[in-house]
Amino acid sequence: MKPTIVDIAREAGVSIATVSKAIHNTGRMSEETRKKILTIMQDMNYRPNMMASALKGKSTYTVGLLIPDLSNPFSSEIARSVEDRGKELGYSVVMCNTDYDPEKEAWYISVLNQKRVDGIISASGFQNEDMLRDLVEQHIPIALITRDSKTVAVDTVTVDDFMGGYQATSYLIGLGHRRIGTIVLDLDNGRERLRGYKHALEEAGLPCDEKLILSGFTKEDGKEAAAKLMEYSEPPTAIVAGNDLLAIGVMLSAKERGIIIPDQLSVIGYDNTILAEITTPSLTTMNQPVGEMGRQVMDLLYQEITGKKKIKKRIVMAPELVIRESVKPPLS
Amino acid sequence: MKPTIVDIAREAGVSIATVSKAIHNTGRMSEETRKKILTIMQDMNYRPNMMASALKGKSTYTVGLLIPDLSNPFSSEIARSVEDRGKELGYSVVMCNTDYDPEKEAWYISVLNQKRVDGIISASGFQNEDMLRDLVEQHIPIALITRDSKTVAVDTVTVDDFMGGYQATSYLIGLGHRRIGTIVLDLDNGRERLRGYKHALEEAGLPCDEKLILSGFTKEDGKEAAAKLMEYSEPPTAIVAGNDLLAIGVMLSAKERGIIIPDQLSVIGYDNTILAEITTPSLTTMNQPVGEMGRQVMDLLYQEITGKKKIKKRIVMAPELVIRESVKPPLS
DNA sequence: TTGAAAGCGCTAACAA
DNA sequence: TTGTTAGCGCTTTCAA
Repeated sequence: MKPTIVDIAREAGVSIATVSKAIHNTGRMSEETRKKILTIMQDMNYRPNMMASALKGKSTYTVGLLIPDLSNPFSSEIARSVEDRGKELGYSVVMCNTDYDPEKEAWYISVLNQKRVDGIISASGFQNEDMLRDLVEQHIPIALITRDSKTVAVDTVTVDDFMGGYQATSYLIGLGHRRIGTIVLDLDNGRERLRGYKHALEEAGLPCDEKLILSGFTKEDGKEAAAKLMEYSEPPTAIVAGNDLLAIGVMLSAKERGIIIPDQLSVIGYDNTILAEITTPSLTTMNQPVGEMGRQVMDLLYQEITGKKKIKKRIVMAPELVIRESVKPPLS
Repeated sequence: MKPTIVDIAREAGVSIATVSKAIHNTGRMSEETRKKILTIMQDMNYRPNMMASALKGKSTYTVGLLIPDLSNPFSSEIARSVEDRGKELGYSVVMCNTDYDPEKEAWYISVLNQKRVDGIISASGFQNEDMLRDLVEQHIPIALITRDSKTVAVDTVTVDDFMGGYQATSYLIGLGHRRIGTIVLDLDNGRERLRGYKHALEEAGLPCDEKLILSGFTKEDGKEAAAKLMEYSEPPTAIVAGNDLLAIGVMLSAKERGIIIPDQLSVIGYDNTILAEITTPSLTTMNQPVGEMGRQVMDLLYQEITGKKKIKKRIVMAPELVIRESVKPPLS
């Protein structure tokens, strides 16, 4: 059996209270006693049982991370950065793939609750805002990344999606594109980016053709959408995709039709995942500073957990256009 | 404060023992009492504190997953599949990015230990086999995926790396390639695949030129290695890479030199990650059945945890060649 | 400087 | 059918 504090105390010939103090380096005791206890702990390979200390009101030093789908590169980069910062702060992170399914969300929340995690980070938002509200009302520390809530005050780290959509679109406009299609994500983020897209068109005095606005999520969606767009009598000369996978779908579809990217069609992705650098041509895309975001969201949660901060904070980061090879001015 | 079992008991006018029985649906009591208790639990939004029950010797229903780097697509697919099966069996999974760093490994093991997880799955092996041995000796349920141990008996789920290296290489030989380079992973897996590679050459009566054997891990490594290989007076006509990222590095390097893949150079990757389908040309690669492997390893661990199985098991799966566009017969 | 003891929320053996 | 009670391993207050 694993040694307990009692075993250590017995072995050291002291009381468990003294051992506890030695573990946490608190209280005062003779150097001698402390050393002796520490040595014995070492020898017996003693690890304090966190369950027990958590029971006494201490933290569990564990947080939950709700994420749409870990096998998606953007998600997994977020997970990685959150975990990295968590580790630095001494927290373990439990991963939870929600697939945007409200039932899974509810299940995970309930489990995390039973495990008395110190806090929760969600990268998948809450399909059901009531759940978020409950959590906040129960004073469970929570922070969102890449997502926001319209109705609940909560810590968030997001990227300015409006600006992202705007920048991507006006970059194309600046290059001379006049007919620009877009494939939007069916999420709040997507809607904001769409607003940015529309704003850029408007600002340039360009009409907004609703037929050029499609939606989707996966590579296949991208293929389908591109196919549709390219069959129009007046096809777009450029497409702004809601994520890199969609953009790749567009590229694949173009290839099938013998349309050359970027000469005959320009494409911009979103997220700057690892995928963007390995396509041919490589993908111009909007970067979200994932590493920094993960770090920040964990920090926010940490402050919330340790009670260092009472006011909810929203951190908004700027997206950044990463220029590669998939965009060119249109054929005049 | 969160309600405890005492609150429920008081509210229901029964003892905590009765509540406990109601929670676990054990023992016998009148339907009436049970219903009443359940309703009250519902109303007060009561969630049993897992810390407390774990302290009483119950499981924590949590396992740790040691993984090299979650931002690597192959890793994250493993993580996803393990988590999926874990969820089905009622387990949460704590993620731990080791980066193959023995210190991180040790740190995570210690933390997981303190948190009294029910078991550990490692996809990153153990740089330090002693640590594995300790774990096994302490009867901590553990299972490895994609890794194996020469000296410790432990549950494992692996893919036959020898066969993978052999298949990839003999596929190329069958197509007429005579000079085949390889970039091996600097891991046990890599060494096994290298053996397979050599065996295929030998079987075909081809010489094995040590100069054609390089090693690496990242896209950049792949680029460098390819550059080196292609500068030989007698460059290889095909390259077997240790993973998809290396293969992509090779493709990039070839592109820079104006070498056309697959016409002038064939490339085979390994892992069949999402990357393989989006390169141009798409990548022929060895598939590892990640989804099935994750499921199996979680099942093995589960059996170990629940004591349903005493004997250690190794499950070896067959890799599978996925033919895409990056391979062609050599120019005569 | 050290220790005794209460109690965190729960389970399970035993008693009523 | 229901309740009493002794811990699980630990922290912390108070006393010695």
